[in-house]
Amino acid sequence: MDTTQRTEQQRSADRRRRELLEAADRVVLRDGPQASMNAIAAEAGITKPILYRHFGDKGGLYAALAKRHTDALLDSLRAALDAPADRRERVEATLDTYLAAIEARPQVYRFLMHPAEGGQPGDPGFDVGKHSAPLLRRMGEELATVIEERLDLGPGTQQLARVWGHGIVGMMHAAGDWWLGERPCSRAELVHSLADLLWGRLAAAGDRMGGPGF
Amino acid sequence: MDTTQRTEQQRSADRRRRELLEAADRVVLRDGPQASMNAIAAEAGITKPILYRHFGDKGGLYAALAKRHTDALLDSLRAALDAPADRRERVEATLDTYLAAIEARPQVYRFLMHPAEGGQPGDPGFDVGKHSAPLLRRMGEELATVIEERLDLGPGTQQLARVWGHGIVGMMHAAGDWWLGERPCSRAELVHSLADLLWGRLAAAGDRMGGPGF
DNA sequence: AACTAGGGTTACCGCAAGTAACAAGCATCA
DNA sequence: TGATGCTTGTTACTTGCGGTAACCCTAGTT
Repeated sequence: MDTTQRTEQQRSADRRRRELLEAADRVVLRDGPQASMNAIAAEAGITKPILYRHFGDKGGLYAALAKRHTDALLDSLRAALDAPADRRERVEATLDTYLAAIEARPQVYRFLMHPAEGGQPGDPGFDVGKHSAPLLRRMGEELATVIEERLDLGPGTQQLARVWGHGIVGMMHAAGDWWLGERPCSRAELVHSLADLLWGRLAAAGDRMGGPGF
Repeated sequence: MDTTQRTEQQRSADRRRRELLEAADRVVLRDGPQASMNAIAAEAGITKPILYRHFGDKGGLYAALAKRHTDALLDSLRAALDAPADRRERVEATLDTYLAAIEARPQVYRFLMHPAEGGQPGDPGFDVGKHSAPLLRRMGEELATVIEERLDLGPGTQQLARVWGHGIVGMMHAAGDWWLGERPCSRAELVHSLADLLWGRLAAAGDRMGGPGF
């Protein structure tokens, strides 16, 4: 049981794991989230049990796959969030980064957002919360910490920052999802409209004639 | 082929359909979205093929089920949106109505939001967009029309209203989902925080010391 | 040569979706 | 009266996927 040897094996396993993930990636990109384990195994040039040895179950594989993409996306979002510019410009850059990402690889996006269930047929109880897309949660928390770090919101900053983090991410996500489906306007227009919303233009807008305003 | 007779049969079929939906509802409420067709049929006191005769496939049943709840929720949201009060109060009432609904029946909420896929293994192509939760889309469109009707946003109102509709709904949804999982604060606090966000407090907030503001 | 470790495969189980094919109850029509 | 059809229901099957058990084979160690 030599240490270097053990490390060597570890490395080999890790490399294999990465290869498998890349194969899985190709299949998911082609077939969507409902890609079967058989298909993924075939793409990787092997058979099912190996996948199960590496990832435990389908959820494990999908989680690993999701983590890769999520990490990548979060990195680029962080970059946009940290750019040297004023607040509005940064917000717009962040929105644009996100939208560009989902625009570039819709299949990946769909896979990340709709991992399709997470409860076993055997498990009777299942708790609401863990689900939804983990990506959304992570982005929300990430944004929350950024807001909390950089904004002065008086007492209750922490709570407020978290609510806003998740809220803004949700806004971005839903608008992006809709936009991706209908393409009613350019990306830049969408970004601008959303930033306007965050900048309070909703509250500032005037009523239309007839009846009390919204 | 008498008309009245045909109507009679139609009515009978509709009643049966409603009964089946109610049974399905109970099962989904108990077992979550991964409830099996067998279980639903058993709950209704019948067997699978009848369900398939009425709803085509599982997707059909789920769509019918989702429509019921979605309609109900949309009705209460419309009521909140139409209440006689000023804009901020209405927004808060609407947020609160939504949150109260998901708080009261988390299982239903989860079912509506994560219908679990929509693509057949046979269909090779599948387009991003149709998916996501139809509920989100419907709420977004609904809110968009309300905004467009009541707010004067100058040229481009229509586009802006739709973006905002979907964006606000997404904000509400993501924040609600997170809140439901962690319960970090009271419903009222959440509502207030979200309304503050929409009222531009993000843009108005001061920077914290050190580095440029968010 | 004998033994063990990993990477690999075949062949299977269980279970859920979906589909014939068949069996009443009950009206209508010759 | 009986034959005809339509709706309602059933049993029994097929297919396909997630997941697993049992076995195989090659390489390196002693």
